Amino acid sequence: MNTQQQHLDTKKACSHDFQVSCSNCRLNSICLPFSLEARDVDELDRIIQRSKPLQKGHHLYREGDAFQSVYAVRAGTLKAYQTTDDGREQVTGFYFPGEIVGMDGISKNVHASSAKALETAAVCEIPFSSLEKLSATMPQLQRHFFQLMSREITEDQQLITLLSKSSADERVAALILSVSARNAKRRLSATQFRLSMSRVDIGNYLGLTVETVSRVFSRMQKMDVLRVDNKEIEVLDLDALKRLAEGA
Amino acid sequence: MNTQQQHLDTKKACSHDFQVSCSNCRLNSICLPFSLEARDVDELDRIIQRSKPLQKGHHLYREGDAFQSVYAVRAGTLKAYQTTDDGREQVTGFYFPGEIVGMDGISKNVHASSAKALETAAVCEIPFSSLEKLSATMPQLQRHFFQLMSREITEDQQLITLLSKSSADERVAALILSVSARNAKRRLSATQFRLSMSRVDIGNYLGLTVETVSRVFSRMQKMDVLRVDNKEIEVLDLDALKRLAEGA
DNA sequence: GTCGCACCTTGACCTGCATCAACCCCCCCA
DNA sequence: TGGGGGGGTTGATGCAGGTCAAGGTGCGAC
Repeated sequence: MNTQQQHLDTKKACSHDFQVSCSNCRLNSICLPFSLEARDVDELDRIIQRSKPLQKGHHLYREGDAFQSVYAVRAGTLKAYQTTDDGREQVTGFYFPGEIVGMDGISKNVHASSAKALETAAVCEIPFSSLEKLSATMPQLQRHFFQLMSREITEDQQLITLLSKSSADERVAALILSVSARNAKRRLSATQFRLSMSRVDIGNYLGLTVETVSRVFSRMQKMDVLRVDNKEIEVLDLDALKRLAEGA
Repeated sequence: MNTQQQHLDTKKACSHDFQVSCSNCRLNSICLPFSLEARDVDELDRIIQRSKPLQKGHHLYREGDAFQSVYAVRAGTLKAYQTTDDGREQVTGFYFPGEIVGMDGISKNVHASSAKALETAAVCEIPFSSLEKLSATMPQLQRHFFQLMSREITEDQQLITLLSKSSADERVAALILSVSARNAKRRLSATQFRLSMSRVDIGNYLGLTVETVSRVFSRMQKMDVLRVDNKEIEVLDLDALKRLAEGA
Protein backbone atom coordinates (compact mmCIF):
# COMPACT_ATOMS: atom_id res chain seq x y z
CA MET A 1 0.00 0.00 0.00
CA ASN A 2 1.54 3.28 -0.99
CA THR A 3 1.21 6.48 0.95
CA GLN A 4 -1.19 7.92 -1.60
CA GLN A 5 -3.66 5.14 -0.92
CA GLN A 6 -3.21 5.44 2.82
CA HIS A 7 -4.00 9.06 2.51
CA LEU A 8 -7.27 8.37 0.74
CA ASP A 9 -8.23 5.75 3.29
CA THR A 10 -7.61 8.19 6.07
CA LYS A 11 -9.84 10.69 4.39
CA LYS A 12 -12.60 8.15 4.11
CA ALA A 13 -12.26 7.29 7.79
CA CYS A 14 -12.50 10.97 8.64
CA SER A 15 -15.75 11.56 6.92
CA HIS A 16 -17.66 8.55 8.16
CA ASP A 17 -16.19 7.21 11.31
CA PHE A 18 -16.84 9.82 13.97
CA GLN A 19 -17.92 7.29 16.53
CA VAL A 20 -14.48 5.93 17.26
CA SER A 21 -13.58 6.08 20.92
CA CYS A 22 -10.19 6.49 22.52
CA SER A 23 -10.20 2.89 23.63
CA ASN A 24 -10.29 1.54 20.09
CA CYS A 25 -8.30 4.32 18.39
CA ARG A 26 -5.18 2.88 16.83
CA LEU A 27 -3.22 5.89 18.06
CA ASN A 28 -4.08 5.51 21.70
CA SER A 29 -0.69 4.21 22.69
CA ILE A 30 0.83 7.44 21.38
CA CYS A 31 -1.72 10.04 22.37
CA LEU A 32 -3.02 8.50 25.59
CA PRO A 33 -1.18 7.52 28.71
CA PHE A 34 -1.13 3.76 28.18
CA SER A 35 -1.09 3.38 31.92
CA LEU A 36 -4.66 4.65 32.23
CA GLU A 37 -7.20 2.08 33.34
CA ALA A 38 -10.09 1.23 31.06
CA ARG A 39 -12.53 3.08 33.28
CA ASP A 40 -10.37 6.19 33.17
CA VAL A 41 -10.10 6.03 29.41
CA ASP A 42 -13.89 6.04 29.24
CA GLU A 43 -14.04 9.16 31.36
CA LEU A 44 -11.54 10.87 29.13
CA ASP A 45 -13.53 9.71 26.14
CA ARG A 46 -16.56 11.51 27.45
CA ILE A 47 -14.95 14.95 27.39
CA ILE A 48 -13.37 14.58 23.96
CA GLN A 49 -15.16 16.00 20.98
CA ARG A 50 -14.43 14.44 17.63
CA SER A 51 -14.83 17.16 15.10
CA LYS A 52 -15.49 16.96 11.42
CA PRO A 53 -12.53 16.90 9.05
CA LEU A 54 -10.48 20.00 8.54
CA GLN A 55 -9.89 20.80 4.87
CA LYS A 56 -6.41 21.52 3.54
CA GLY A 57 -5.46 25.12 4.19
CA HIS A 58 -8.11 25.67 6.83
CA HIS A 59 -7.25 26.80 10.33
CA LEU A 60 -7.83 24.84 13.50
CA TYR A 61 -7.23 28.04 15.47
CA ARG A 62 -5.48 31.33 14.89
CA GLU A 63 -2.96 33.35 16.82
CA GLY A 64 -4.92 35.51 19.25
CA ASP A 65 -7.96 33.23 19.44
CA ALA A 66 -9.23 32.55 22.93
CA PHE A 67 -7.73 29.33 24.18
CA GLN A 68 -10.36 26.67 24.95
CA SER A 69 -8.95 23.32 23.97
CA VAL A 70 -5.95 21.32 22.97
CA TYR A 71 -6.26 18.96 20.02
CA ALA A 72 -5.07 15.45 19.33
CA VAL A 73 -4.36 14.92 15.64
CA ARG A 74 -6.20 11.85 14.40
CA ALA A 75 -5.33 12.05 10.70
CA GLY A 76 -3.46 14.37 8.36
CA THR A 77 -0.74 16.88 9.20
CA LEU A 78 -0.93 20.36 10.68
CA LYS A 79 1.61 23.14 10.84
CA ALA A 80 1.82 25.66 13.65
CA TYR A 81 3.17 29.09 12.85
CA GLN A 82 3.49 32.57 14.26
CA THR A 83 3.42 35.85 12.43
CA THR A 84 6.04 38.36 13.50
CA ASP A 85 5.26 42.05 13.94
CA ASP A 86 6.66 42.83 10.52
CA GLY A 87 4.44 40.26 8.85
CA ARG A 88 6.92 37.48 8.34
CA GLU A 89 5.77 33.97 9.07
CA GLN A 90 7.60 31.44 11.22
CA VAL A 91 6.65 27.77 11.21
CA THR A 92 7.22 26.46 14.73
CA GLY A 93 6.23 22.86 14.26
CA PHE A 94 4.55 20.13 12.27
CA TYR A 95 2.02 17.86 13.94
CA PHE A 96 1.33 14.27 12.89
CA PRO A 97 -1.37 11.81 13.96
CA GLY A 98 -1.17 10.94 17.64
CA GLU A 99 0.44 14.26 18.53
CA ILE A 100 -1.09 17.07 20.56
CA VAL A 101 -1.29 20.62 19.28
CA GLY A 102 -2.39 23.83 20.94
CA MET A 103 -0.55 23.70 24.24
CA ASP A 104 1.07 27.07 23.58
CA GLY A 105 -2.26 28.71 24.46
CA ILE A 106 -2.32 27.61 28.07
CA SER A 107 -0.03 30.25 29.52
CA LYS A 108 -2.00 33.32 28.44
CA ASN A 109 -5.39 31.78 27.67
CA VAL A 110 -4.83 32.93 24.10
CA HIS A 111 -3.26 30.96 21.29
CA ALA A 112 0.30 32.16 20.66
CA SER A 113 0.37 30.56 17.23
CA SER A 114 -1.95 29.53 14.42
CA ALA A 115 -2.53 25.94 13.33
CA LYS A 116 -3.38 25.11 9.73
CA ALA A 117 -4.06 21.81 7.97
CA LEU A 118 -1.43 20.87 5.36
CA GLU A 119 -3.78 18.22 4.00
CA THR A 120 -7.26 17.11 4.98
CA ALA A 121 -7.01 16.38 8.68
CA ALA A 122 -9.09 15.21 11.60
CA VAL A 123 -8.60 16.11 15.22
CA CYS A 124 -10.02 15.26 18.61
CA GLU A 125 -10.82 18.38 20.56
CA ILE A 126 -10.06 18.20 24.27
CA PRO A 127 -11.59 21.09 26.23
CA PHE A 128 -8.85 22.21 28.55
CA SER A 129 -11.03 23.06 31.52
CA SER A 130 -12.47 19.53 31.51
CA LEU A 131 -8.99 18.14 31.17
CA GLU A 132 -7.85 20.13 34.17
CA LYS A 133 -10.74 18.88 36.28
CA LEU A 134 -10.20 15.32 35.21
CA SER A 135 -6.47 15.59 35.88
CA ALA A 136 -7.12 16.44 39.49
CA THR A 137 -8.77 13.08 40.05
CA MET A 138 -6.55 11.06 37.70
CA PRO A 139 -2.90 11.38 38.69
CA GLN A 140 -1.82 9.39 35.65
CA LEU A 141 -3.53 11.82 33.34
CA GLN A 142 -2.05 14.80 35.11
CA ARG A 143 1.38 13.30 34.81
CA HIS A 144 0.81 12.47 31.17
CA PHE A 145 -0.01 16.07 30.34
CA PHE A 146 2.96 17.38 32.25
CA GLN A 147 5.03 14.96 30.23
CA LEU A 148 3.51 15.96 26.91
CA MET A 149 4.26 19.60 27.62
CA SER A 150 7.75 18.80 28.77
CA ARG A 151 8.32 16.87 25.58
CA GLU A 152 7.23 19.85 23.53
CA ILE A 153 9.82 21.90 25.46
CA THR A 154 12.66 19.48 24.81
CA GLU A 155 11.72 19.18 21.16
CA ASP A 156 11.70 22.93 20.76
CA GLN A 157 15.11 23.02 22.40
CA GLN A 158 16.42 20.50 19.94
CA LEU A 159 15.17 22.69 17.14
CA ILE A 160 16.92 25.64 18.75
CA THR A 161 20.16 23.70 18.72
CA LEU A 162 19.60 22.79 15.11
CA LEU A 163 18.92 26.37 14.04
CA SER A 164 21.69 27.81 16.09
CA LYS A 165 24.53 25.63 14.93
CA SER A 166 23.94 23.52 11.96
CA SER A 167 24.53 23.76 8.23
CA ALA A 168 21.73 23.48 5.69
CA ASP A 169 22.54 19.79 5.13
CA GLU A 170 22.36 19.00 8.83
CA ARG A 171 19.04 20.78 9.20
CA VAL A 172 17.36 19.03 6.31
CA ALA A 173 18.76 15.66 7.35
CA ALA A 174 17.48 16.19 10.88
CA LEU A 175 14.00 17.03 9.64
CA ILE A 176 13.80 13.94 7.47
CA LEU A 177 15.01 11.79 10.35
CA SER A 178 12.38 13.33 12.59
CA VAL A 179 9.59 12.60 10.12
CA SER A 180 10.96 9.11 9.63
CA ALA A 181 11.02 8.41 13.37
CA ARG A 182 7.52 9.75 13.88
CA ASN A 183 6.27 7.55 11.04
CA ALA A 184 7.92 4.55 12.61
CA LYS A 185 6.17 5.31 15.89
CA ARG A 186 2.86 5.01 14.07
CA ARG A 187 4.03 1.75 12.48
CA LEU A 188 4.40 3.28 9.05
CA SER A 189 7.46 3.00 6.88
CA ALA A 190 10.54 4.77 8.24
CA THR A 191 12.13 4.89 4.80
CA GLN A 192 9.34 5.74 2.39
CA PHE A 193 6.87 8.52 2.95
CA ARG A 194 5.24 11.59 1.57
CA LEU A 195 6.24 14.97 2.95
CA SER A 196 2.94 16.77 3.35
CA MET A 197 4.59 20.15 3.75
CA SER A 198 5.80 22.30 0.88
CA ARG A 199 9.42 23.28 0.33
CA VAL A 200 8.50 26.77 1.46
CA ASP A 201 7.25 25.43 4.80
CA ILE A 202 10.32 23.26 5.23
CA GLY A 203 12.60 26.19 4.52
CA ASN A 204 10.66 28.44 6.82
CA TYR A 205 10.76 25.89 9.62
CA LEU A 206 14.47 25.24 9.20
CA GLY A 207 15.47 28.85 8.67
CA LEU A 208 16.52 28.31 5.05
CA THR A 209 15.26 29.55 1.69
CA VAL A 210 13.30 27.34 -0.70
CA GLU A 211 16.22 27.31 -3.08
CA THR A 212 18.60 26.02 -0.45
CA VAL A 213 16.19 23.27 0.59
CA SER A 214 15.80 22.25 -3.01
CA ARG A 215 19.54 22.19 -3.57
CA VAL A 216 20.10 20.06 -0.48
CA PHE A 217 17.51 17.53 -1.69
CA SER A 218 19.22 17.41 -5.09
CA ARG A 219 22.62 16.98 -3.48
CA MET A 220 21.44 14.15 -1.24
CA GLN A 221 19.84 12.49 -4.21
CA LYS A 222 23.10 12.73 -6.13
CA MET A 223 24.88 11.18 -3.15
CA ASP A 224 22.41 8.26 -3.18
CA VAL A 225 21.23 9.07 0.33
CA LEU A 226 17.69 9.91 -0.73
CA ARG A 227 15.43 9.37 -3.67
CA VAL A 228 13.29 12.45 -4.07
CA ASP A 229 10.27 12.59 -6.32
CA ASN A 230 8.50 15.80 -5.56
CA LYS A 231 6.96 15.19 -2.13
CA GLU A 232 7.66 11.47 -2.13
CA ILE A 233 10.83 10.64 -0.21
CA GLU A 234 12.71 7.40 -0.02
CA VAL A 235 15.60 7.10 2.38
CA LEU A 236 18.20 4.96 0.65
CA ASP A 237 20.96 5.18 3.22
CA LEU A 238 19.74 5.81 6.74
CA ASP A 239 23.20 5.69 8.28
CA ALA A 240 24.57 8.23 5.86
CA LEU A 241 21.58 10.45 6.64
CA LYS A 242 22.30 10.18 10.35
CA ARG A 243 25.92 11.05 9.73
CA LEU A 244 24.84 14.08 7.71
CA ALA A 245 22.53 15.17 10.53
CA GLU A 246 25.50 15.12 12.87
CA GLY A 247 27.59 17.25 10.58
CA ALA A 248 29.82 14.62 8.99
CA MET B 1 22.32 51.21 44.50
CA ASN B 2 24.25 49.74 41.62
CA THR B 3 23.94 46.18 40.40
CA GLN B 4 27.29 45.25 41.87
CA GLN B 5 26.11 46.10 45.36
CA GLN B 6 22.81 44.32 44.85
CA HIS B 7 24.73 41.30 43.85
CA LEU B 8 26.74 41.31 47.05
CA ASP B 9 23.65 41.79 49.15
CA THR B 10 22.02 38.85 47.48
CA LYS B 11 25.02 36.73 48.25
CA LYS B 12 24.85 37.68 51.86
CA ALA B 13 21.18 36.83 51.97
CA CYS B 14 21.93 33.45 50.41
CA SER B 15 24.36 32.37 53.03
CA HIS B 16 22.44 33.37 56.12
CA ASP B 17 18.79 33.65 55.40
CA PHE B 18 17.56 30.14 54.69
CA GLN B 19 14.44 30.58 56.73
CA VAL B 20 12.59 32.75 54.27
CA SER B 21 9.22 31.34 53.31
CA CYS B 22 7.30 31.68 50.09
CA SER B 23 4.84 34.03 51.74
CA ASN B 24 7.46 36.66 52.49
CA CYS B 25 9.72 36.09 49.46
CA ARG B 26 9.88 39.23 47.41
CA LEU B 27 9.64 37.12 44.23
CA ASN B 28 6.41 35.40 45.13
CA SER B 29 4.32 37.36 42.68
CA ILE B 30 6.51 36.05 39.88
CA CYS B 31 7.23 32.51 40.93
CA LEU B 32 3.99 31.69 42.72
CA PRO B 33 0.45 31.82 41.50
CA PHE B 34 -0.61 35.02 43.19
CA SER B 35 -4.10 33.64 43.29
CA LEU B 36 -3.15 31.02 45.86
CA GLU B 37 -4.70 31.48 49.26
CA ALA B 38 -2.47 31.98 52.28
CA ARG B 39 -3.22 28.50 53.55
CA ASP B 40 -2.25 26.99 50.20
CA VAL B 41 0.98 28.95 50.10
CA ASP B 42 1.87 27.45 53.45
CA GLU B 43 1.29 23.96 52.13
CA LEU B 44 3.50 24.69 49.15
CA ASP B 45 6.06 26.13 51.50
CA ARG B 46 6.23 22.86 53.36
CA ILE B 47 7.38 20.86 50.34
CA ILE B 48 9.96 23.36 49.16
CA GLN B 49 13.56 22.86 50.13
CA ARG B 50 15.75 25.93 50.26
CA SER B 51 19.20 24.78 49.40
CA LYS B 52 22.50 26.37 50.15
CA PRO B 53 24.00 28.73 47.59
CA LEU B 54 25.33 27.37 44.34
CA GLN B 55 28.80 28.66 43.53
CA LYS B 56 29.59 30.15 40.13
CA GLY B 57 30.31 27.42 37.61
CA HIS B 58 28.70 24.68 39.68
CA HIS B 59 25.90 22.54 38.34
CA LEU B 60 22.38 22.39 39.70
CA TYR B 61 21.84 19.23 37.67
CA ARG B 62 23.37 17.64 34.61
CA GLU B 63 21.99 16.21 31.42
CA GLY B 64 21.12 12.59 32.13
CA ASP B 65 20.61 13.03 35.87
CA ALA B 66 17.47 11.44 37.26
CA PHE B 67 14.73 14.02 37.38
CA GLN B 68 13.47 14.68 40.90
CA SER B 69 12.67 18.34 41.21
CA VAL B 70 12.15 21.60 39.50
CA TYR B 71 13.85 24.69 40.89
CA ALA B 72 12.80 28.27 41.46
CA VAL B 73 15.71 30.65 41.12
CA ARG B 74 15.91 32.87 44.19
CA ALA B 75 19.10 34.78 43.39
CA GLY B 76 21.77 34.82 40.71
CA THR B 77 21.54 33.57 37.13
CA LEU B 78 21.69 30.08 35.67
CA LYS B 79 22.19 28.87 32.14
CA ALA B 80 20.69 25.70 30.75
CA TYR B 81 22.53 23.92 27.98
CA GLN B 82 22.66 20.67 26.09
CA THR B 83 25.66 18.90 24.68
CA THR B 84 25.23 17.50 21.18
CA ASP B 85 26.53 14.08 20.16
CA ASP B 86 29.62 15.61 18.63
CA GLY B 87 30.46 17.48 21.81
CA ARG B 88 29.26 20.94 20.87
CA GLU B 89 27.39 22.89 23.50
CA GLN B 90 24.07 24.66 23.00
CA VAL B 91 22.77 27.15 25.52
CA THR B 92 18.98 26.81 25.57
CA GLY B 93 18.12 29.44 28.10
CA PHE B 94 19.10 31.81 30.88
CA TYR B 95 17.16 31.79 34.14
CA PHE B 96 16.76 34.79 36.41
CA PRO B 97 15.33 35.12 39.94
CA GLY B 98 11.66 34.21 40.09
CA GLU B 99 11.92 31.86 37.12
CA ILE B 100 11.58 28.08 37.16
CA VAL B 101 14.22 25.80 35.73
CA GLY B 102 14.30 22.03 35.20
CA MET B 103 10.94 21.40 33.57
CA ASP B 104 12.60 19.72 30.60
CA GLY B 105 13.16 16.66 32.78
CA ILE B 106 9.50 15.83 33.29
CA SER B 107 8.86 14.04 30.01
CA LYS B 108 11.48 11.31 30.38
CA ASN B 109 12.19 11.48 34.11
CA VAL B 110 15.72 12.42 33.15
CA HIS B 111 17.10 15.92 32.69
CA ALA B 112 17.45 16.73 29.00
CA SER B 113 19.82 19.59 29.73
CA SER B 114 22.35 20.72 32.30
CA ALA B 115 21.94 23.80 34.49
CA LYS B 116 24.96 25.75 35.69
CA ALA B 117 25.31 28.88 37.82
CA LEU B 118 26.73 31.90 35.98
CA GLU B 119 27.30 33.63 39.29
CA THR B 120 26.65 32.62 42.89
CA ALA B 121 23.02 31.61 42.93
CA ALA B 122 20.36 30.33 45.29
CA VAL B 123 17.42 28.16 44.37
CA CYS B 124 14.33 26.67 45.96
CA GLU B 125 14.05 23.00 45.20
CA ILE B 126 10.52 21.76 44.57
CA PRO B 127 10.28 17.95 44.54
CA PHE B 128 8.14 17.15 41.56
CA SER B 129 6.28 14.22 43.07
CA SER B 130 5.11 16.40 45.96
CA LEU B 131 4.17 19.09 43.51
CA GLU B 132 2.08 16.63 41.55
CA LYS B 133 0.26 15.46 44.64
CA LEU B 134 -0.36 18.97 45.82
CA SER B 135 -1.59 19.99 42.36
CA ALA B 136 -4.32 17.39 42.50
CA THR B 137 -5.87 19.12 45.49
CA MET B 138 -5.04 22.70 44.48
CA PRO B 139 -6.50 23.51 41.07
CA GLN B 140 -4.83 26.92 41.07
CA LEU B 141 -1.44 25.34 41.51
CA GLN B 142 -2.08 22.79 38.80
CA ARG B 143 -3.11 25.54 36.45
CA HIS B 144 -0.10 27.61 37.40
CA PHE B 145 2.27 24.83 36.49
CA PHE B 146 0.53 24.15 33.21
CA GLN B 147 0.92 27.84 32.51
CA LEU B 148 4.59 27.94 33.46
CA MET B 149 5.31 25.08 31.11
CA SER B 150 3.27 26.62 28.36
CA ARG B 151 5.19 29.85 28.79
CA GLU B 152 8.45 27.97 28.42
CA ILE B 153 7.08 26.57 25.16
CA THR B 154 6.08 29.94 23.74
CA GLU B 155 9.39 31.46 24.79
CA ASP B 156 11.29 28.69 23.08
CA GLN B 157 9.20 29.28 19.99
CA GLN B 158 10.08 32.94 20.01
CA LEU B 159 13.72 31.99 20.17
CA ILE B 160 13.16 29.65 17.23
CA THR B 161 11.74 32.54 15.23
CA LEU B 162 14.69 34.68 16.22
CA LEU B 163 17.25 32.08 15.21
CA SER B 164 15.50 31.16 12.05
CA LYS B 165 15.10 34.57 10.54
CA SER B 166 16.98 37.35 12.09
CA SER B 167 20.26 39.12 11.55
CA ALA B 168 22.96 39.35 14.19
CA ASP B 169 21.76 42.83 15.17
CA GLU B 170 18.19 41.69 15.63
CA ARG B 171 19.23 38.74 17.77
CA VAL B 172 21.41 40.73 20.11
CA ALA B 173 18.83 43.49 20.39
CA ALA B 174 16.15 40.91 21.23
CA LEU B 175 18.29 39.38 23.96
CA ILE B 176 18.98 42.72 25.58
CA LEU B 177 15.29 43.60 25.45
CA SER B 178 14.45 40.27 27.04
CA VAL B 179 16.90 40.81 29.90
CA SER B 180 15.63 44.35 30.29
CA ALA B 181 12.00 43.21 30.49
CA ARG B 182 12.80 40.48 32.97
CA ASN B 183 14.65 42.98 35.13
CA ALA B 184 11.70 45.32 35.03
CA LYS B 185 9.44 42.48 36.18
CA ARG B 186 11.59 42.17 39.29
CA ARG B 187 11.42 45.95 39.77
CA LEU B 188 15.04 46.46 38.79
CA SER B 189 16.24 48.95 36.24
CA ALA B 190 15.16 48.23 32.68
CA THR B 191 17.95 50.37 31.27
CA GLN B 192 21.00 49.65 33.41
CA PHE B 193 22.12 46.18 34.32
CA ARG B 194 24.92 43.71 34.37
CA LEU B 195 24.91 40.83 31.92
CA SER B 196 25.95 37.87 34.02
CA MET B 197 26.64 35.69 30.98
CA SER B 198 29.84 35.82 28.97
CA ARG B 199 30.02 36.82 25.32
CA VAL B 200 30.65 33.16 24.53
CA ASP B 201 27.37 32.17 26.18
CA ILE B 202 25.49 34.96 24.44
CA GLY B 203 26.90 33.93 21.09
CA ASN B 204 26.16 30.30 21.73
CA TYR B 205 22.59 31.07 22.77
CA LEU B 206 21.96 33.33 19.77
CA GLY B 207 23.72 31.14 17.22
CA LEU B 208 26.52 33.65 16.62
CA THR B 209 30.26 33.67 17.21
CA VAL B 210 31.86 35.67 20.03
CA GLU B 211 33.41 37.98 17.50
CA THR B 212 30.09 38.82 15.93
CA VAL B 213 28.48 39.50 19.31
CA SER B 214 31.35 41.78 20.20
CA ARG B 215 31.09 43.64 16.90
CA VAL B 216 27.35 44.13 17.33
CA PHE B 217 27.88 45.60 20.81
CA SER B 218 30.52 47.95 19.42
CA ARG B 219 28.27 48.97 16.56
CA MET B 220 25.33 49.69 18.87
CA GLN B 221 27.59 51.70 21.10
CA LYS B 222 28.77 53.72 18.13
CA MET B 223 25.13 54.33 17.20
CA ASP B 224 24.43 55.62 20.74
CA VAL B 225 21.87 52.89 21.34
CA LEU B 226 23.85 51.24 24.13
CA ARG B 227 26.68 52.08 26.43
CA VAL B 228 28.72 48.94 26.93
CA ASP B 229 31.38 48.62 29.59
CA ASN B 230 32.36 44.99 29.66
CA LYS B 231 29.35 43.29 31.26
CA GLU B 232 27.68 46.49 32.35
CA ILE B 233 25.02 47.58 29.88
CA GLU B 234 23.14 50.83 29.70
CA VAL B 235 20.32 51.16 27.21
CA LEU B 236 20.48 54.73 25.92
CA ASP B 237 17.75 54.55 23.31
CA LEU B 238 15.12 51.92 24.05
CA ASP B 239 13.01 52.77 21.00
CA ALA B 240 15.96 52.44 18.67
CA LEU B 241 16.76 49.11 20.28
CA LYS B 242 13.21 47.92 19.71
CA ARG B 243 13.42 49.01 16.10
CA LEU B 244 16.68 47.11 15.72
CA ALA B 245 15.07 44.00 17.21
CA GLU B 246 12.38 44.22 14.56
CA GLY B 247 14.91 44.43 11.76
CA ALA B 248 14.78 48.15 11.00
C1' DG C 1 54.42 44.27 42.03
C1' DT C 2 54.03 40.82 37.68
C1' DC C 3 52.72 36.50 35.98
C1' DG C 4 49.15 33.86 33.97
C1' DC C 5 44.80 33.23 32.28
C1' DA C 6 40.16 34.11 30.91
C1' DC C 7 37.63 37.15 28.44
C1' DC C 8 36.91 40.67 25.11
C1' DT C 9 37.85 43.46 20.86
C1' DT C 10 39.35 44.47 16.25
C1' DG C 11 41.02 43.60 11.59
C1' DA C 12 41.64 40.79 7.22
C1' DC C 13 40.04 37.30 4.66
C1' DC C 14 36.85 33.48 3.14
C1' DT C 15 32.56 30.83 2.45
C1' DG C 16 27.82 29.15 2.76
C1' DC C 17 23.72 30.62 2.03
C1' DA C 18 20.55 34.40 0.40
C1' DT C 19 19.18 36.80 -3.51
C1' DC C 20 17.84 37.43 -8.15
C1' DA C 21 16.51 35.50 -12.34
C1' DA C 22 15.15 32.10 -15.57
C1' DC C 23 12.83 28.08 -16.51
C1' DC C 24 10.17 23.59 -15.93
C1' DC C 25 6.24 20.88 -14.64
C1' DC C 26 1.68 20.04 -13.37
C1' DC C 27 -2.95 21.12 -12.78
C1' DC C 28 -7.02 23.76 -13.33
C1' DC C 29 -10.11 26.21 -15.96
C1' DA C 30 -11.72 29.12 -19.81
C1' DT D 1 -6.16 24.28 -26.74
C1' DG D 2 -3.90 27.64 -24.47
C1' DG D 3 -2.87 30.41 -20.65
C1' DG D 4 -2.19 31.41 -15.87
C1' DG D 5 -0.60 30.28 -11.39
C1' DG D 6 1.55 27.56 -7.76
C1' DG D 7 5.32 24.85 -6.67
C1' DG D 8 9.86 23.14 -7.64
C1' DT D 9 14.70 23.30 -9.66
C1' DT D 10 19.01 25.31 -11.22
C1' DG D 11 22.58 28.81 -12.16
C1' DA D 12 25.17 33.33 -11.31
C1' DT D 13 26.37 36.70 -8.06
C1' DG D 14 26.88 39.20 -3.56
C1' DC D 15 27.22 39.74 1.27
C1' DA D 16 26.63 38.75 6.34
C1' DG D 17 28.77 36.47 9.37
C1' DG D 18 32.25 32.72 10.19
C1' DT D 19 37.23 31.90 10.68
C1' DC D 20 41.84 33.00 11.73
C1' DA D 21 45.07 35.88 13.85
C1' DA D 22 46.80 39.41 16.88
C1' DG D 23 46.51 42.25 20.66
C1' DG D 24 44.12 44.52 24.76
C1' DT D 25 42.16 44.47 29.54
C1' DG D 26 40.94 42.94 34.11
C1' DC D 27 41.85 40.14 37.92
C1' DG D 28 43.36 36.65 41.12
C1' DA D 29 47.57 34.11 42.84
C1' DC D 30 51.73 34.50 44.89
